[in-house]
Amino acid sequence: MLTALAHPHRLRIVEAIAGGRNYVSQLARDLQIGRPLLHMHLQRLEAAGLVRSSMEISEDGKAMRYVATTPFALHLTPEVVATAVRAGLTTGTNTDS
Amino acid sequence: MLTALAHPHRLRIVEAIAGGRNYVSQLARDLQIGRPLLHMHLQRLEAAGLVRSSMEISEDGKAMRYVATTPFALHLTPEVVATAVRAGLTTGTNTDS
DNA sequence: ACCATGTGTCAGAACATACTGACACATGAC
DNA sequence: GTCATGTGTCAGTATGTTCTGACACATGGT
Repeated sequence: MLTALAHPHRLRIVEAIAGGRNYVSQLARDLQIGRPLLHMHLQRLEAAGLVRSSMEISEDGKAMRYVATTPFALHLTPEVVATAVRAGLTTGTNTDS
Repeated sequence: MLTALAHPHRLRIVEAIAGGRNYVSQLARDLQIGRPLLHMHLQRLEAAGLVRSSMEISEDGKAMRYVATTPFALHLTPEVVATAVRAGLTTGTNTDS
């Protein structure tokens, strides 16, 4: 989950949709990155539970995937890290709601 | 700074010294990893300001590097990420206290 | 002198991740 | 039909990170 945010592009993605949702192709244009690349980063973010996406049919019939941030909040301190490690939360298991 | 914590070994290192400082060779034994490897991870953590280290001369004359955590605290939310990105804090500049 | 302990550093292999350029499919407008 | 828009996925390459196995140096004890 920390690895999900450990990349400039992914941070910029969060920044880009923090103010409101957007759809993939437009987002790719805004961020000046290729769509396949954005697609991959979105997968990582979504797998970590940091963003959510939903397919919708626009007025002109196009299928569009809208992406938005989830209201995540993480208080990061040495003690929190220690507890998380001891609880085995770093081994991939994702406890999403 | 997030990239510094984005690795299992580094999280385990923080966990291992959260309860109290320790010196490098002992830490390497505790964590079951090679000393050069630990050395590199410590460099990354220290560069990010998450741990601090100091050289000391032990009673029997050996030079020993003790490493301890710094009391870092980071409230991680979408808005914080957005602000950090807009402020350009993801481009390497470290704003330590 | 030799061994066990501590320190640091380097080069190259091994691994993981990120990135690019195709490709395929669908829809509405011209 | 062709074009512009949207979607997704795949294979291969580039890049970056992680890891290992030497090496060098110092100190105290046997």
